[in-house]
Amino acid sequence: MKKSDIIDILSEIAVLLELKGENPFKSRSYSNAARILESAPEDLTTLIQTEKLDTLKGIGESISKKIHEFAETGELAYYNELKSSFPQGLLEMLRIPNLGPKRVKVLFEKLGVKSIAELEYACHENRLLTLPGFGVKSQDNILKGIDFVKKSANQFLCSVAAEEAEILVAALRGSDQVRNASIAGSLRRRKEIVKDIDIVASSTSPERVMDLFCSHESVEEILEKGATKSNVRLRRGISVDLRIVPPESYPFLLHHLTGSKNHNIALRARAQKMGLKMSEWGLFGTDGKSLACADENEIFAALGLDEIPPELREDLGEIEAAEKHSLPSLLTEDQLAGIIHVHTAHSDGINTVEEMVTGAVQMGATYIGISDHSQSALYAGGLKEIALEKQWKEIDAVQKKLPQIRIFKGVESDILGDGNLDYPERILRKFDFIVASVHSRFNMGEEEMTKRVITAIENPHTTILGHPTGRLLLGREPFQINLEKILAAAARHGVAIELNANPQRLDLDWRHLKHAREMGIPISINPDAHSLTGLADTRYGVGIARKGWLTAADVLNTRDAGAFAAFCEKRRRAI
DNA sequence: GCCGTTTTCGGCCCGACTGTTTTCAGTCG
Repeated sequence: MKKSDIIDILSEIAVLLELKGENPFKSRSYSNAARILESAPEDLTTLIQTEKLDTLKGIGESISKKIHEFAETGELAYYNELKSSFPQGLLEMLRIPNLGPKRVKVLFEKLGVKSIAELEYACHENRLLTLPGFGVKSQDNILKGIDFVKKSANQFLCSVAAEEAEILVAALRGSDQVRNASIAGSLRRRKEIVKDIDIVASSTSPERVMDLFCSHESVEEILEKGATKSNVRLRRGISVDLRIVPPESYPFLLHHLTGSKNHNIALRARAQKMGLKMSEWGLFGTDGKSLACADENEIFAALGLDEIPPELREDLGEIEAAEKHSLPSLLTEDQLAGIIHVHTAHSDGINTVEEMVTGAVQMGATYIGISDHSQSALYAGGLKEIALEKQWKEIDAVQKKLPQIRIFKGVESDILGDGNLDYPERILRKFDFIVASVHSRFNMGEEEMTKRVITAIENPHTTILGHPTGRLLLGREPFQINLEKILAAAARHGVAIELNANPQRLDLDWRHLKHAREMGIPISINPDAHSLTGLADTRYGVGIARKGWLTAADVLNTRDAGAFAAFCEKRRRAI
């Protein structure tokens, strides 16, 4: 049984309970349990066999029992029963903005509306107007919302959102009415996928700033506009919230809107126990006066905590660590020394070796690892032996011309169906390093795929396992693989695991990084660049690495060129 | 449904905005 299946079921139960009108805290328990399970590194079988499941905070007797039932039978009676009491379409209807469980319930019970299509029809017949709490505007907004759901999946890559958000923040900072402005929300927490953009600002004349913001050229539609909060939709379809408070409240607002929701809940509960009340306006004592805090650091200090970096604020152990002064010193972009996994025009890249190496020099790298595709990768112009020799000659010439950077000759070798690498032994030994990746036969079963990749890890020529799950965010599901076994094999054989920094991949997922780190597996943050601009994707990889609690010491390419070479050599001595 | 250095029962974060309302419910983050 797959852990992701029970995670989906628990999340869905949470929604169904809301629809049913159950105690909201009960619903929260289920979504919490799903989130906690998602962040646990072990697979379902291990969690149950080692009895670790019952030690997880937030999973109690009742939910634990349900997980056991699902693991043993592949079914969950409670879920089946709950699910069958509502038409499937109701869950879809919840994707419409500003339409929540309460109103969906009314629509279902009073009008018999069971799906988005039926809802649209009911709107056109003005049937919503007869319902209590609904009026002309609600009906219009629901129609607009349906249109929005139809047009977009309502999810965006962090790179797309970051691009838009940075433009807006720069515009705000450029105004003399604005004291502070920053990205907040899940984008600041460096989530790989975001639903919207949150921006916070401080000003003494918020109305003027709101006008400036709402009239920005990237704004397509104003959905909400108040004195301290506005919500707009951009031309690219992303929704943006802007909140503005006076300067003295700014750090509280920034913290509040950075979230996550669960982090805020936990922190406010902590404040409450200390006799304080926390909101976006301040941290208030019993006398109703706010404690002055100049920045987020002072807010955490007031709560007896070390400063928690935004990336860690998921209520996944960061508050406990901050209390015990054991937060990691997170990796920063300037700590990366080398850029590994770079494609050139020899295979499917668009820039020459020299152009890519020059780009790496300009980014301040002290070494670069060129790795074009291997011979079986026909779709990507993979290199046969003759083409390799041509490429090596060219690399030698570029190396002479640019002595300030060390160039490693590598390859991104396909992992063949049987787990072998894509060249004979005599060629494999000529590479400085090898990134081994799965690029074909994605639909293997979990057992076969796991075996295939472990075979590749066992190969002493493999330096780094590339994009370990093959997922494409918002595009393609990861292939079936037992990551726990893969990580164990990597740890056993001293193979590094890639954190592919391409914003469509960000693979290995951050939820597994903390575990990999604990197992002592070096993580290599690689741009997988196919063009000069792709080199800069490392920034997204660093964001995810930080989210996964990684420090410089956990990352392979923070080491200098000599240490990187030694790592590759040590691996090969296993032959 | 979960949890406990106030508690094994009774709590569970807090506020903005909208649309429908004459004071508030629903939704969102």
